[in-house]
Amino acid sequence: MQITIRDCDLDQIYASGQCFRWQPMGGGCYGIPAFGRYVTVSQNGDRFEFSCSEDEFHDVWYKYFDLGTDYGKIKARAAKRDKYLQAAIAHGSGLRILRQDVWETIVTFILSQNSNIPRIRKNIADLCALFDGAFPTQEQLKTLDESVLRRLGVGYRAPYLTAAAEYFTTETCSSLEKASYARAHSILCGCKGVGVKVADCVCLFALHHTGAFPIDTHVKSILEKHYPDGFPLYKYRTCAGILQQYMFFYDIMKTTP
DNA sequence: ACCCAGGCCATCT
DNA sequence: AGATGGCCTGGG
Repeated sequence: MQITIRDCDLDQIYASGQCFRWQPMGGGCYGIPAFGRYVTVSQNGDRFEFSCSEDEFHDVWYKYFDLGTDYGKIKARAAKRDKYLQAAIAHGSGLRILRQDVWETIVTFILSQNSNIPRIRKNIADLCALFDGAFPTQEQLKTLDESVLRRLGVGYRAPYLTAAAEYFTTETCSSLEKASYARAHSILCGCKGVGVKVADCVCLFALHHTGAFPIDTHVKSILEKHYPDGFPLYKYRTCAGILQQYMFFYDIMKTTP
């Protein structure tokens, strides 16, 4: 089915370090697995073609791509005199914050620590390859011995994955989805291997708490350089995480073009 | 060779 | 509370 979507650029979302399982198929086309489904999406300007029925589009992908949110309005909330933020938004004008599966996002961002985007993609792909290409459930991950995980090249993160598989039962994941941002963040940090930053990434990229503002090495240096008096979070209580994504994407584009 | 990459934990003061 | 070192691994 075809549809028009504004403020959406698949290439930018793919490169923005929030999802790591999209398969680039060339020509702005991607194979996208999520929630046990798989769809291919092609883009031509603001026209998109989804390889699925209208029903599946509305049941799964509309929410996944956060199509109920007007990103034009969010961009307009950024201070006009904030030249850095304006430049970052102009650069990543097609970014959106996906609503991804909580469990997958937890595993993904545990693996992301002290790593880089290509390596995270490889780690996830190798992990899924053990399960016929599907993302392992908590129960499946639990069965993997630490030595097997280490053979995937995840290093010291291996025991963190096992801890997460024990801690994040389906019940815990479902309570995360109902919890407030503060409560969800606190539950997440209760798991060994999940710290403040990873918890914020899960809150933002899965639970869609758009006020969550993950501070990694890139954002930290951005803040030091462009916001010596601190980023005005008080102005952006409900959209700071989205603005963070524009800034992060602007920054990694400059270092890895 | 060396350092760093979207950190976190344990172990100190 | 805050600071520091160690940790797996791959790439520049």
